[in-house]
Amino acid sequence: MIPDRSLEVLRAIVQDYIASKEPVGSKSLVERHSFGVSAATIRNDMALLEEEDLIHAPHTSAGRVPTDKGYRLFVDRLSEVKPLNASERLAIENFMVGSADLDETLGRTVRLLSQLTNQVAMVQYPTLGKASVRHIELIPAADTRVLMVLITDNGRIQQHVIELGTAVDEAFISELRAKLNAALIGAALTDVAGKVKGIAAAMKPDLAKLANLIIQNLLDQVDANRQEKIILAGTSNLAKRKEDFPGSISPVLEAIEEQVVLLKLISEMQAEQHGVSLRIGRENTLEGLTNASVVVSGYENQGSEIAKLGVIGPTRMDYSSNISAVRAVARYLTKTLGN
Amino acid sequence: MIPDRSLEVLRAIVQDYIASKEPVGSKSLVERHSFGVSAATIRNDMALLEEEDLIHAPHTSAGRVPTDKGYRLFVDRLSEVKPLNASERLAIENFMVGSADLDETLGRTVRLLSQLTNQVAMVQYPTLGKASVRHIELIPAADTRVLMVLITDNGRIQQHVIELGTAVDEAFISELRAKLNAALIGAALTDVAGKVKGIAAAMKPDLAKLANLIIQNLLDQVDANRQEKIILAGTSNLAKRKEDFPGSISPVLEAIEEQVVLLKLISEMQAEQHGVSLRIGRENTLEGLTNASVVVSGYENQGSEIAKLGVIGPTRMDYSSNISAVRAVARYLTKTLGN
DNA sequence: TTTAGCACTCCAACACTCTGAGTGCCAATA
DNA sequence: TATTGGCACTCAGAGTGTTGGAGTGCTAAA
Repeated sequence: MIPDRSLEVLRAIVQDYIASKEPVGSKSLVERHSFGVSAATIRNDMALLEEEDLIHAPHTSAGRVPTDKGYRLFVDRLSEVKPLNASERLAIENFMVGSADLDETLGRTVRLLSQLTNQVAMVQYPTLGKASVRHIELIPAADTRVLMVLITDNGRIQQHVIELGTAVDEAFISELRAKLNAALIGAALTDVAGKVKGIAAAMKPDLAKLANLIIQNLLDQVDANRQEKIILAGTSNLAKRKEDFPGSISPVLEAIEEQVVLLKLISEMQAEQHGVSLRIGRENTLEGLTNASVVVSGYENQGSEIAKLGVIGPTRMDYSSNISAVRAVARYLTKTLGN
Repeated sequence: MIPDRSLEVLRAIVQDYIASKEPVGSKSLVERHSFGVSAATIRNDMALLEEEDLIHAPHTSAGRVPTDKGYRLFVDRLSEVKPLNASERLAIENFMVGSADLDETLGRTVRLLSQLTNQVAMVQYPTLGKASVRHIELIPAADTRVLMVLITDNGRIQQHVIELGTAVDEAFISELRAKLNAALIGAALTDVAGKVKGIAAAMKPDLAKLANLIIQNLLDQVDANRQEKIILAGTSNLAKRKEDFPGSISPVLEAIEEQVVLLKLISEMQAEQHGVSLRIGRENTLEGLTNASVVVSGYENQGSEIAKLGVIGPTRMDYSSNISAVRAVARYLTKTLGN
């Protein structure tokens, strides 16, 4: 395998490159780190690292730059997670106080994360996955419309307007609301479909039709846990780091504008070590993100993961800091949701 | 005043500059347009325009570029609104079909607008301004929480979770709901504060306290018509046009990320001719947008303007096309909301 | 008022050189 | 065998000249 000192050299290269944004050469390396060997020896190590495709020289007489593979080895084996400093902790504590509802909490979270990391931050709204029904409300809205509100025990509220096509009968709506709630409160979302089957059948034909319409809508709503939502913040950080993105930042901007694409990406990412999942450069199958890295962590409610959050930045990012920031914010959000 | 031919020259300069992105000189001007005079004459006209601060030479021996003032004169007096072509009309028609609720309609609208113009598009959610209450719903959500839903007759639905700090009494909630609805349905939002005054006072002291809490929340909700919402699309178009923004695009990205700032900006913009309002370059008091232009139009429901939509792009944009696109989309949205 | 002509300006592109940081290789060394 | 100093070599980038062309302002004549 690769000898220890060579790995140390890789670590030094990654750290120096992240700090200086310049390809790093053997001489400056021995100056800044105390390896106890000469530049020539370092050069031998670098030749080895290059053979392993862990570093790469932009041109013949230039210093070296880590490859995606090099970054990967770095985060997997060489980097320690940097603990947050006091001011960062304080920022987290302060940012969260006094946010009442889910929208606001997540809104604050995403801004916090982007401030902490100086990257693009994203927070996914809780999925309905393992949640259960807390309450269903039907509200006559206009002459022929009903507003349905679905509240789940993870705090998510979904609403949808249903067009009935006929005048709303308030008594009927009340009855249906009562029946739905009786059947569904406490039921897992995955069980909703089974539990509503009988409801419409037990009604008079003309009402059954309406009831079916509404129930179908409810099922759509439940089923729409795929059609999830992500909020972003700090997009302007991309432009500030545009020299870190070879080519242009617009493919990145395009990619993150497509919610569907983003959701697919983070749903594929499963927590690795430290509870954090990483995609580095070309590990992203996504076209636009081949020069970007994604750091993601799940956050929980009632003991199970309900959604994810993370940051997106250039492959040349400070992985240690970003990983710890993402992890800390995820934990903090979990804690906040617990109340 | 400025003679007619000079104005024609200005128009030609603006058009050529938008098309070519190069400073335009006297010679190429006479080649591409049939002024019937020589380049030397055009040069005299250009000298005049420069004196009036309508055009400007980046350096001594370069062509001319319109100033903000030049663009302003162009849009105010020289440009005709370009009618949409067939495919653009079709795009509008197709894009809108089958969108049921407000969220989806506005979501589609903003994407449509950004596609049509290749700029950053924005759509403001309807303000509560002239709207009136259609329905108020109170739903016990968790042990100590109540979800309040406020539905207004312009289709907007606002929801908020209220933490009561004590166990929810369902009967009390029902009573309060009934009272609120009795007092408020049909009332203009501006009158809500006045109409709820007596409600809490007529209750038993311990309940009055809770009622007050909820009512205060309702008032916040109503009052929060300042705390409005804007959705954006096509941010990546900025990066594609980054050479049009001297310096960097990040101040622009920052500016549009700040909802509050954007809302303030568009609320200041009052419709001028064609029902469209423009801010060109430094006319934007906003720091980050001095190299950008903003095109905004209001859209209506039930005969009165309820919110605005528009695009943001470089000062060197195709004003004719963008103005007509913004106008057309605003009209179409007005029409859609009418149903 | 318009025009042709002319001298002038200046950017952009290109070619060229130079320098310094960095490399690979090799023979000597511990 | 691993390490080292030395050396020749490479190359991007910064700096310098040179040139061409597009564009200008001015002037005198039509």
